[in-house]
Amino acid sequence: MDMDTPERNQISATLTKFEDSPVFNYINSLSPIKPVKSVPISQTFNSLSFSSPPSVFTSPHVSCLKESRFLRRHIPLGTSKPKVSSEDASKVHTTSEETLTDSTRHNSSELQENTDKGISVEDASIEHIKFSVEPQQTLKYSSCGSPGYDPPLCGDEGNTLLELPDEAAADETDSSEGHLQKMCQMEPKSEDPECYWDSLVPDGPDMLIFNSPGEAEAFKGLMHKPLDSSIRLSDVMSVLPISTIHNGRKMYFVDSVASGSEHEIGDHCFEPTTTAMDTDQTQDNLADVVLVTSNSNENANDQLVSVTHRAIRRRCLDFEMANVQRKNSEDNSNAGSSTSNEKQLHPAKLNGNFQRGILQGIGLHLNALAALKEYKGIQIENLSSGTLQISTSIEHQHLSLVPVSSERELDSSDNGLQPAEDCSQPSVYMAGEDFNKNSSPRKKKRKVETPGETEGCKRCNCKKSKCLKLYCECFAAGVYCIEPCSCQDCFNKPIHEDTVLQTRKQIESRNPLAFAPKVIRSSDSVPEIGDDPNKTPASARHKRGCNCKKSSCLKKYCECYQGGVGCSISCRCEGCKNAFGRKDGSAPVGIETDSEEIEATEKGVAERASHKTEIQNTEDHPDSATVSTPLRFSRPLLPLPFSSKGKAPISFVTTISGSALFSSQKLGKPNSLWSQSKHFQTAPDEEMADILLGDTSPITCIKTSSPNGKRISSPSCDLGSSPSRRGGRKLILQSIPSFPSLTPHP
DNA sequence: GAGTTTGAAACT
DNA sequence: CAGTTTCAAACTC
Repeated sequence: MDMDTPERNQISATLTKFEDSPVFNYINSLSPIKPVKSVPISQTFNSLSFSSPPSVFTSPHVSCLKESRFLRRHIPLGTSKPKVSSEDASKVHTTSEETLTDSTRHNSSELQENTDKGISVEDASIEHIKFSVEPQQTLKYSSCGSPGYDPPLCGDEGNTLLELPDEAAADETDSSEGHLQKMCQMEPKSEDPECYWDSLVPDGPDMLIFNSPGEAEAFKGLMHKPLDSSIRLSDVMSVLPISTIHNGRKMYFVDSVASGSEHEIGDHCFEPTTTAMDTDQTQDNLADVVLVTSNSNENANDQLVSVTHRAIRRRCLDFEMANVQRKNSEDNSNAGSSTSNEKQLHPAKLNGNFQRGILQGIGLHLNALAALKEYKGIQIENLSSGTLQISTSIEHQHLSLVPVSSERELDSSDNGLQPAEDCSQPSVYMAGEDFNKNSSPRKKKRKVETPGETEGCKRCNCKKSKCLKLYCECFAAGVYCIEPCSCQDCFNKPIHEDTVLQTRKQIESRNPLAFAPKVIRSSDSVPEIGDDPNKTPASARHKRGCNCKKSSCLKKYCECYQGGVGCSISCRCEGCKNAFGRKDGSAPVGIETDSEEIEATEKGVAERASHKTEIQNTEDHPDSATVSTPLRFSRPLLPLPFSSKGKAPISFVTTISGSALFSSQKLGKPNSLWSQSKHFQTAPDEEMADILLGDTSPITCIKTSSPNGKRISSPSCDLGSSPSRRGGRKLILQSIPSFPSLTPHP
């Protein structure tokens, strides 16, 4: 996919300029932040979003420039503050995870895969740091995401990252969380990323740059020191860059950390790393880096490499290892690989597994989402509303997630797609099960959890459609049928991937939005519950409207009702009594005066109301577990928490969808199986467009989700980019996730 | 669990 | 585009 976005290019260009500029060093420090700031959205970020913005900035392609920046930075920094201890490394990994995740998100998908798969570190001694992205991210997000914080600040990942080092220097003892919070707080203080950098740079650069071997050693010593996560991060950041230089591969870590724009750096670095599989490549990468970083000194680079190389490298390795370990822990098979050289690991695992995962297919997008959730953790779920932040965060996580996918690939043998329908969170996880199976313990946990949760999930019962038509909920949701399904002659299985894809293409050719969510829901929708429970948010409507004749739109036969949305003008229903909103605009049931209606709906009203509240809560309150579940994405129709299946009402979170897309991209271009994003963007459904446009209510989700147009533009978030437009973004996001386009195979 | 109802999806 | 058929979920008993 095209990760590159115009924004990126701009950023890269700016970066290059900076490099050239006399203020070169200064710029270097600033540059990372700048990209972030450049993104207007960053400010808009609510508590949660920060990670995404950076990712946006960091485009894989851009990475080259960024790398150069980093190198320069590091070089000038010369002073090394070896703070990170081995223990710290682990901690760092947590903090680093965030950075990594961000950096990885974009291009790093491969890297992540590698890491996830358990890329072996060159240094056998390398400590394995677990990538527990979730916790850290959650911390960051939570802290930043907290309402109290200025969204903008939080939004700037780069800033946060930068800040971290400073604080770390200030308080090593402080807990990582504390640092995060502090950072969040601090960010608000200094709006200018540059300022942060300035403050940070000194520490970071010092830390990072090890001009002399002695410094490197010193660094090692630091490594041993117990540092706070925050500190560690900073250290790591600094370290990583160096290591990357040496290894070539590790560059990305540094970049991501150092530069606010994780993506750019990350991309670059990652590519090398992934490609780095071969030593030659790595060297080339290194050379490139050197060139980029500082025209002046390859030697300097070499020195840095040689000096810092050891310590730094370990850090980098640690990160990778951490990922690897995770995988390994889960999958013993990988253990060997972990020890093996990176080269070996990358190529084989990445290519084989990754592709494989992609191939697996349809379910991938779902799985990816699930994985994202897992990584991002609860936050995402909480975010449910689908604010950009979340989405972005998800994307960022995506990188991390990618590994998950890879994991899945590793394990994968099975898989199937789980019914997207299940939209309920559990279902989401289930979707991720494939990934999860192989994935880290967390994933497993969730998976384990999901089953019970997912039970509510739908399982198709197709008998004649072979699960290759939209009649099949699983198929419609873009997921493979799984055991729970009672379908007969099912072709919606990984084994028949080709058939599934072809069929999907066919259907998509007929109706590009066939796999798009049927219900478009905007988080901004008017507060149904609080303000007027009876009203359904105008923003949330069924894509095409229902055509109910006998159900009065009071039963799940009605897709509008099923989706927890009111009927709209587009509906051709008769005798509409939709509790969520009538076609004619009359007040929902509660308002209804008609005794009959009341009677009929009476039963469901209470539930509906509760459902609505739930829905709103989910949307409005990210915290709600139900909020953003992959399932939702997958499933066009949002299952309301209705009695029958107990499906949670589906509120599509743009973020999710975006994430899904993103994940799919990362997972593999290959995976284009679901190249929905293109479809949506290129051929948005008229109805959808209308709906979106129609939404008067501002889409909070979108806003939040896409703090910055840039972000959106970010490669990972191509979808998101469009989102900048109110209507467009929501649609895009939602649509994307829900229906992975089969077309993919580009 | 079987049978009925319902409306979307698919087909003509 | 409209009408009909097919289909599987939703619902009822």
